[in-house]
Amino acid sequence: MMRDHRSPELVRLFAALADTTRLRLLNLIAGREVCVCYLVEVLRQSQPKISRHLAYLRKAGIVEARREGKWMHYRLSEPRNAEVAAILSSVLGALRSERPMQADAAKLARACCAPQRLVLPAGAPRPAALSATHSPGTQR
Amino acid sequence: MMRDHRSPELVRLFAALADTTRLRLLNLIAGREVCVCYLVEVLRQSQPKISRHLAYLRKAGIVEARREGKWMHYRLSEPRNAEVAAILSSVLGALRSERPMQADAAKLARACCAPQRLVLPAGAPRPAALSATHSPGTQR
DNA sequence: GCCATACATTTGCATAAGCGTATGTGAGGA
DNA sequence: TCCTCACATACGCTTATGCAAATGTATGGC
Repeated sequence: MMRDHRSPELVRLFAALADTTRLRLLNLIAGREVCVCYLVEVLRQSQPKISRHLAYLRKAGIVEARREGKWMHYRLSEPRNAEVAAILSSVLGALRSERPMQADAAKLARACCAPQRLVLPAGAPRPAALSATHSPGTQR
Repeated sequence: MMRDHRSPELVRLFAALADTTRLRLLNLIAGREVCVCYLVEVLRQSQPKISRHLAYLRKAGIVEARREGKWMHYRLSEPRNAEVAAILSSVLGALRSERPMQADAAKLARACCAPQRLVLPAGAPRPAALSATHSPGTQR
């Protein structure tokens, strides 16, 4: 993969999207800024696994991270051009239309309202809605 | 990849898109019905390589094939739902915006108008525009 | 029936991706 | 300064992917 020099950006993008864990992460991050500990808890996957997939998405330029003390917050990054923005918009729309993805989002919402019901670190910063960069409604 | 049971369709779709050769093939096939021999000649890749990538796209449900005598014609298949259609539409739009993809399309157009300038089998059926399923103009 | 043509598929190998486990790093508290 | 916490990365392994080369299959001409 990626031995050719044509379309390296799109190939990287689609390779980053070709994984269930990363799609679930994207669905959870879309429109919000989420702390890693929430992602680990909602997806019920090991922390290194989540961290590696987040690093993959970061290297593909799809998400960005921000450190705040001990916690790392992830959010969608600004697409480099209109074409990529259109693709990501339609992808996020497709994710939102899937039942399992809706279940993930609902679980994150519940964790947001009642964090004591999840196994989360004490004082973990809650996900916060983000200004409407990729918010729902752009596509579909 | 694809060990989980969530979003298997989208994961398959993006895996199929995460390859330069397949993106180039999609760009050439979009809106037309193209004979394999043209694809081999325009991309200047070995015939088995092209065939394998076409099979990959076919198994992912992105393209369909039709036999006509000795020749196989490939075209985009009807997307299974609106979400996938939106994704493919934005992807084809992104491909059209890339210089190398435009060069490929131009080469196919030239082959179409003057097939004798390419190394093509005698009597190879020319690419034919297709009814406007994925024709230009849906996205962008 | 026999051969040539146009594609498809199989085989063998090198490379890359994903996973769990273990370890490293940066920030805050005592 | 040392420890803990939240997260990142390195390591070893298994599996998947892409390639070239060889072989198989369906169609048409003679």
